[in-house]
Amino acid sequence: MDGFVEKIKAGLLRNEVVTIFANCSVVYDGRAKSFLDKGDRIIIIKRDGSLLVHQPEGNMPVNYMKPKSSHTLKKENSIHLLKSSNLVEKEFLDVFLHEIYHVHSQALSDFEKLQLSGSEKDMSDMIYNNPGVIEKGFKPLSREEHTKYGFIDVFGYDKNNVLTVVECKRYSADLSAVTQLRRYVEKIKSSKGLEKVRGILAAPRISSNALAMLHDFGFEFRKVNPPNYLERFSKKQVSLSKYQQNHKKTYK
Amino acid sequence: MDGFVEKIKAGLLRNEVVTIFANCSVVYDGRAKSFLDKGDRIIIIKRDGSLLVHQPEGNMPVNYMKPKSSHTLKKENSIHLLKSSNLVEKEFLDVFLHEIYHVHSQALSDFEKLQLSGSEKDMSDMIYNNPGVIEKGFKPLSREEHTKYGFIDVFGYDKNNVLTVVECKRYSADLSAVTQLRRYVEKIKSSKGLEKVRGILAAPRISSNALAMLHDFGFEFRKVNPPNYLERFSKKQVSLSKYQQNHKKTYK
DNA sequence: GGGGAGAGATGCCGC
DNA sequence: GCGGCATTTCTCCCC
Repeated sequence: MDGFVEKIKAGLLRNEVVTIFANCSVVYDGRAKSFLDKGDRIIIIKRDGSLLVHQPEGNMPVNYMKPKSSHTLKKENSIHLLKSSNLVEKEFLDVFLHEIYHVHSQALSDFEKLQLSGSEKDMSDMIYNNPGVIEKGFKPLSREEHTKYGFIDVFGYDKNNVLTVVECKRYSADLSAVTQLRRYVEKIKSSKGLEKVRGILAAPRISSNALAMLHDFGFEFRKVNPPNYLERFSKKQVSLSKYQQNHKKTYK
Repeated sequence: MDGFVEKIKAGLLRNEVVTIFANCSVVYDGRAKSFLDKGDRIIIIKRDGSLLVHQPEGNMPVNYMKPKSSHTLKKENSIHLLKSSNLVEKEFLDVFLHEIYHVHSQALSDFEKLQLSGSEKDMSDMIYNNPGVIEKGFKPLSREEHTKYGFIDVFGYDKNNVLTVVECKRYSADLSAVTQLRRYVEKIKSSKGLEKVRGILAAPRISSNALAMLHDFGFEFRKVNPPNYLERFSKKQVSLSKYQQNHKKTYK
């Protein structure tokens, strides 16, 4: 037990990444408060000060501290206590280490960033390049003008030169997507003093309630899929090197 | 290397929690696509099938697979490849293990659930019990009636018997909180055929734009803090056992 | 640092 | 399963 504790202390001192398998209980106090009773968990402390407590099941950490937290180990009433605090964020976490099963600490070297495709941004880019997916004769305005009016995904003129706001959702559009579109349309109407501005919601699908509300406001829905969505199912899987090649071409 | 691979395989077979320190690259294909070039990372595979890839810095996993994924190890072109797939979600992740530094696998036992206080639910509960924080003479309706009209946090009658909708936010209220409140007020108005329904946004603070829009719609803001918020700063820190006692009283 | 909006959001609860 | 919504949301970008 004490050997493990020394190993953790040494890892923290050397600013390595530390993983701990332990039976512990956890108290958190910050934006909210929480308590987690005794159980076996994995604790990860990263070199930027972030800390994660993971239960043996579940995607998300059960408790965590943000980067730039500091961590100290002390013994309190014969219990080893890992105290974590972030004074800037006013957040505190105490891990009571009732039993330590395993500790590994190591310096890790990683300079890579994730390259991702298929986001909503890619979707609005696709619409700019293929305005026909919205409707025939739709002419998007340039990106520079677009930014003047705020965070609107795509906007432009329809074939009758009516100003049109397009809001994209990469997944199913919901009520809040409709009210978001409504906000943009009202903003454009008042800022440009226009009577008629069209609102279009572009998404692969829309909930029935959202569709009803959309129609109430006189807006329209366009079924549009985000680009590269589940491409694996539409063509043969590429090898790693090919994937890298393709990807770097896309993300130069 | 091969010894580590056998250790991973054995851990997966025994349905333990497996942690791997390795130099790897990662390809993801599912709702979106991603690629992460070579670097040192920690990989965690949990017994429910969830998988996390953590870089040495940052709060969030750089790649992940949801619970109920399955994982296999194979050798492809002399590279050890951890293949992870979730056929139901149509998601796929490949981890190319270029070098393995450390593997630990262990059965973990944890039956506890996080007990949390200070959520928005606690905030609306607090308002139900202390309606005076909204205003003098505010009378919340019973929880049963409330559910009939959907997901409204709190609603009731003001001292003049005008129906009032209260939307709570545990942190700073933004534009979408205002449009959410607007949606509820309009819903109640039309479903009950009422001319006047009041809308109140209760939060510790509100952004300036949100406040402007709130006033445009004739709604009001009430500064309300979520209960127990940063209680550590208002009273002496309690011991672990005391914390448990207090907490179990609250969350029996 | 605040504000606004997306996220491979996730997770919870309801129907 | 979908729908609606909170989250110790987190993260990014822009002002």
